[in-house]
Amino acid sequence: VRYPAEHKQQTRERIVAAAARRFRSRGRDGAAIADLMRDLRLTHGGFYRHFDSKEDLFAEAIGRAFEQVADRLVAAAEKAPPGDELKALIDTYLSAQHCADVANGCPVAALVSEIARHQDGPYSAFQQAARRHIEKLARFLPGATPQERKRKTAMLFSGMAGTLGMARAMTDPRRRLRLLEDARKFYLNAVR
Amino acid sequence: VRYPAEHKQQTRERIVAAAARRFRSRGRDGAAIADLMRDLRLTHGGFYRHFDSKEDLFAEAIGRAFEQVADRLVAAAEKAPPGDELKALIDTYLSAQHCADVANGCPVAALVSEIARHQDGPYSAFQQAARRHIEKLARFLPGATPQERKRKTAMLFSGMAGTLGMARAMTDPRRRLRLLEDARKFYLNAVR
DNA sequence: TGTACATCAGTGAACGCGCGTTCACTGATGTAC
DNA sequence: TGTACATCAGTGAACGCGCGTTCACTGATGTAC
Repeated sequence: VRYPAEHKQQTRERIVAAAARRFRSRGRDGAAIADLMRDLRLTHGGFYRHFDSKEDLFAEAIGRAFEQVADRLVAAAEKAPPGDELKALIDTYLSAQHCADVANGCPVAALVSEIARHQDGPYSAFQQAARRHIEKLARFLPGATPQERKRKTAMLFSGMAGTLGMARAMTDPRRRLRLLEDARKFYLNAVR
Repeated sequence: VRYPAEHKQQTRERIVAAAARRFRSRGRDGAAIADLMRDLRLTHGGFYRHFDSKEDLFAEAIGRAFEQVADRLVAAAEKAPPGDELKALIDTYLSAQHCADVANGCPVAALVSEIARHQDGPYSAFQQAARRHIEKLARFLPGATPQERKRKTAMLFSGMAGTLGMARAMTDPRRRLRLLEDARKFYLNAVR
């Protein structure tokens, strides 16, 4: 079968997008290549026409996840009334929706422990993606210099990721929601 | 072979202690029962005389990990000069040593994502362990009521766990140390 | 006191399954001539 | 213009490995008589 010119690129995109979701919801080990490909109506054998290994896909999928989340956060901040951008950022990140939707949520909250563990690989990919992510969001934070804003952003988002992860681990929904609510106040207060 | 009366209990303890370390450093899936038992000079078959499943051991190991960490943190706070307990708590948690020693460190930082994922199991175990953990540490936090102190403790420790996890995912050691340093200031400031 | 038997922590082979990766193959289209 | 051939995304069987779990067995000690 011969496919149209742009076809391969499109398939690759679809794989990355599906992987970005699947890895977040099931974890690096929990997400199987064959299942992923089946979702896209493809077979697992073809996977290796696009990626050298699962490892490579994982790295790329994390990058994609960061971008998606950053876009959503920036959009939320930009449509907030002037002066409330930071609050919008925090409220969106720590919303019940974000907490419930792991598959489309922050890759840090969903995958940090696994990334930290395999860090001795080609994982400066993660560090770079995280850095770009922070650069996109830093403009909504207070601070005299860009440097200061970025460092504050790193504090805010790594902290919120921890609390979000913790909320997700709670069995009791009320505990979960209270944790999120407390966190929205705590971080807004702490950061400005 | 017939073993002395307390023998079984002791073996069980050894398994839990080893598992608590192994799960934290390699993750739930990365830690194999056979390897764990081999470390204790035992064979994998005997494991099931002590636990019904890997799942059960995982739950118990997390509890153990929480206890160890809480003990260490409480000890650090108690030997601090009066008035500096909270600072000691934060500095210990966000120390370079804690960051480097995943195997003996905070189970939240090491395992949250995996726990959140398997939460639909017997995992109120995690919630309970986390709660006890917070109760042990709450007395070092400011706040008018125990309730308020506990909620603040949950904010502090879930946030710090996120930042610690993030630091561990950094490839560049300087970035890692700066993140920890920033965090020590940030949380001390935010929480008192 | 001596003997037969029960107990049960630990052994190690075996089972079964999931999964990453490989590989020979397919077949529609583009290209060379 | 027509024909032979190359290309290469995708197919699906197969390989190899790791690992959780099971199971028949061991053998020193405690217990029943």
